[in-house]
Amino acid sequence: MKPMAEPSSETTESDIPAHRYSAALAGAIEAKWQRHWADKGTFDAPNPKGALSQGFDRMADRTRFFALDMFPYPSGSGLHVGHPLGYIGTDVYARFMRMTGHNVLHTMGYDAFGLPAEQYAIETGRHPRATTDANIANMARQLERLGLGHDRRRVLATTDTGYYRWTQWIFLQLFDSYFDAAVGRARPIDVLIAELDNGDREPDAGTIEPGIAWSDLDAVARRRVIDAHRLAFVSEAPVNWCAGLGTVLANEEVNAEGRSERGNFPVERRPLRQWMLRITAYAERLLADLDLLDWPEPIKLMQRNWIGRSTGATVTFASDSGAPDVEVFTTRPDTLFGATYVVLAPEHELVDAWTADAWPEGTPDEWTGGASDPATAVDAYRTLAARRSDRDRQAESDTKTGVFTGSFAINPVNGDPVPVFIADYVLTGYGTGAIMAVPAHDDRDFAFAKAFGLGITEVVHPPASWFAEQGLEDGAAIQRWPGAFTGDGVAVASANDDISLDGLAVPEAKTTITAWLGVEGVGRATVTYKLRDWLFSRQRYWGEPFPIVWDDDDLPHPIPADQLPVLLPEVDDFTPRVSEDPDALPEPPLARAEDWVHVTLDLGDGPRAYRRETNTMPQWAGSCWYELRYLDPTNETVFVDPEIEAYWMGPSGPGESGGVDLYVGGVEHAVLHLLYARFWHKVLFDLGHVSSVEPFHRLFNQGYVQAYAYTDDRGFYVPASDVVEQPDGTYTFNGEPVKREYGKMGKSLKNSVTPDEMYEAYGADTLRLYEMFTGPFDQSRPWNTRDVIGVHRLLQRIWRNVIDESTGAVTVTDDAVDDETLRALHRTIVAARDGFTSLRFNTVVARITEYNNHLVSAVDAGIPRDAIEPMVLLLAPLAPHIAEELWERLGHDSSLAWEDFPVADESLLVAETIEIPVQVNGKVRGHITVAPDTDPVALEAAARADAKVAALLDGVETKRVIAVPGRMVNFVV
RNA sequence: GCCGACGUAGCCCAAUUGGCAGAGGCACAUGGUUUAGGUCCAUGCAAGUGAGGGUUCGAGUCCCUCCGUCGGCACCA
Repeated sequence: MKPMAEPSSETTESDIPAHRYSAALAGAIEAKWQRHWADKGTFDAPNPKGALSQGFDRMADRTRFFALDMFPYPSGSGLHVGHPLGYIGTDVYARFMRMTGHNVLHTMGYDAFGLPAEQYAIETGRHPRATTDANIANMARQLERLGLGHDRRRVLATTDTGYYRWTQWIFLQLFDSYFDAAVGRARPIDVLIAELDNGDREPDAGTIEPGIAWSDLDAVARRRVIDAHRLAFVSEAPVNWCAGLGTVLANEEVNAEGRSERGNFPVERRPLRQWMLRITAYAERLLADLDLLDWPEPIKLMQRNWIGRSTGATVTFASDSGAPDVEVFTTRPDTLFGATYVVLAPEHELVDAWTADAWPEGTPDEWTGGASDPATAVDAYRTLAARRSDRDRQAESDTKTGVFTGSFAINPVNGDPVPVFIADYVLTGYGTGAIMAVPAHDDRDFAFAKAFGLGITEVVHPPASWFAEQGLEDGAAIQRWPGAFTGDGVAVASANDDISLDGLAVPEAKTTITAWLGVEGVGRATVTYKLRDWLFSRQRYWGEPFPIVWDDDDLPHPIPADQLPVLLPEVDDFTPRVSEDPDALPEPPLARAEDWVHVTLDLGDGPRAYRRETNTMPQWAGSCWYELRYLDPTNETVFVDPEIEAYWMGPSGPGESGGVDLYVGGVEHAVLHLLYARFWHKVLFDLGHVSSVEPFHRLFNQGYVQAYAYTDDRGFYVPASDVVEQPDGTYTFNGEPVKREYGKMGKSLKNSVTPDEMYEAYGADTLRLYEMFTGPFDQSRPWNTRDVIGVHRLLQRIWRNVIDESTGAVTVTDDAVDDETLRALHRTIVAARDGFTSLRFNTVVARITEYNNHLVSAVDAGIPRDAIEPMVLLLAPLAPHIAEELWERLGHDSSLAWEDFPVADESLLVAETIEIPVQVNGKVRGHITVAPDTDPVALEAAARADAKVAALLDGVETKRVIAVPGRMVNFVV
């Protein structure tokens, strides 16, 4: 390839040297090399086999490296300069890894299903696919202009039929398997059926009516039992139903006021039949395997909190009037003697059974909700609770509400009858949906007991310090406690004829009472999780259709794998059905595609009529496995060839998780995406489809680019680019003072800066370098357009060290490199390797700048080739276009992307002499110049020989001398 | 309320992981180049590390308390 044509210098700016590294020149260089990389497939990563395997034999001595970015949603507004920060960092690292002997896989995709495209379609009538494809094209253009070293053969979008075919296939894997608790992993559903038929096992509790045997069931009933075991199953679940939008919303689409983010319509809780994925079965493994991962601790902590494992006991409370036993979950079984009432969630299945016919004698008025009988009170309360969203409940969490059922339960440790309430501070989805209330030792129970005048019994005695903090004298009576005591103390008043906890500390009391409950058959140790099953249905158009049809018995059937994908049908109207009837069920847009919904299929027992499932999958589905498809994107037979998966993601050794070598993205996906993807991956692992236990071995959270925004005196945002800073530190817009705030970059804040503006003004290499330079990769930093010029100047100076600005001639010499420069170079190589390896790219830029400044000041005419070529290689991962151009002009005929990264010569890193400080009592009092390896004895002698130090030490006793070779000497006097 | 991260020149950030607080950039100042301008060149300028206490010969770094900024969770029994 020849050097590119130089830009014309016949402009009015005739005095600017024709070959200066300007935005125009940068743009021409960048276009040239982007074309070169694309034409040559420079960043194609060879697979060990299959369609993308050409060139793999040359990778024999290389280690695989899989770098992954959290792929973007292709939004209509395009990118601002904050978006690519992570992509640039990953690219820099990937390029560095390629230059250090790795076979690097790095590509990009688009998470392209989702609500915005659908909403836009509703507003404009344009098909979501049209807008999505246009948005992807625009975003691809913006990203390509950055010079990211992606393997373009692997680029995909979740909306590609060739992709969502496999998303549907994975759903069917979930549908066709169950979690075998005995072995702790998923197995094919056929195994379960065989075991049930053979009588080798019983159906799981809750999947079959108590007292009914498998062998008693007919075929349809058996199918229902089987279906209840599947990892993908249908369940009646309360959802955020938004009548105004005609759809169910995800929690994050509901604002704090319980209204929809889009449209501001009211949202209410409503039970709906929904597809669920049994992620809760994996709670323990999702928790335990975090230990295998190289992830930031805060992210692991957030996942642990989200999974929310807690240990405690299930305790059985019998009724005093014949209602079925109710089980409660508690983490404090040690306080059982202090349980003075029981609360069921309003949705608890036993509420009706526990609701008495009439109020018992002496029921306080405030327990009845003003109703004449318990059934009326309970019904009214349940209706009220059902309408309240979770957010409503939380917002009023300090005011406890509830009603008495009219029934009493028997406390199993002391036989006391305790009143049974329903209250929405008890949640149906956690534990057993029922609690024993110990107001003395639980804040929520305390508040409820105070509101309803219930008994409060002290069973853990607080330490004196607690009483002091409450402003009470030691041992004050419980009636005067301002709140519950939830800390560690000694059990009191906790004995019956059989067992006594009195005098035991909390942990011992827990184990003692739990053991006793087990012996008595009224309780057992239990582990519960906050994690809920994953609600997987959306009443939307722009998502993956479920590969499921329903038969006349209302049983779901999978579409055979060879008939996938189930394509989205064309519909005329994406508008949700808005119903006046508050109890109307939602109608998904797909339900209106009548021809599509009603099909005749042969699923193995001859052609039959079926109805298609009309919900679609949530946006999370496509991002649960895209890293796997990158590996083998063209495979039509399997979602990823096992050998290819093992090559790129397989564990590196025993006890290793395997998975992506570096996954870069924002903390906002700390929980949901990362948890869902881990779950899918583990299912695929259990079923033998992948060799890695975890999808993402190393996770790195890049910081955000933030920006200042300014508001005028009316509170309106003004364009940030036109705000002027005044000498006194205040800011003005059109001469009027404005207020500065700091936060995200975005259109509505009028502080967006686009990559396109930066390409225009400086070029892509400058933008890349600036984003990498402004701070450590994992730290957020403000955008300051004003500062960009600094790194642009750096590139200009580097350019000028190789190229004559006026003639364009290469000016390097073949002279030997002087010793000082050589040492500086090798120190820079060490620093660059270290900075790249640790993802502290800002320090690499600083050290390259330092070295280049040295070259500028140390050399008058022509810099030795051997001083400049290694620096071009150091720069290459950060600013690849200018580096390639300089590399070529320096006489190399192939891309430096595959060159070896420079290695420092150790012998040049050791200085002949160093200057170290001499301290007296920790204060620097002088300096001595010594050889780096001078031993402590010689160091002390040299220090004492220093005139200033000697003067300070004269006549005083030195108590101690600390001499650290290569560091410092300290005299303690 | 609970959990977590972060506070170093006017601004963005370094600091061999407990060893001389300053590498790099912006801004600023002076000079040069230029008819002029600055996306040009050169030289120069700056804080004692949010506050207080502790450990240590020695603390930006480790520990405690407080303050501030940002993020996550929030009736999970």
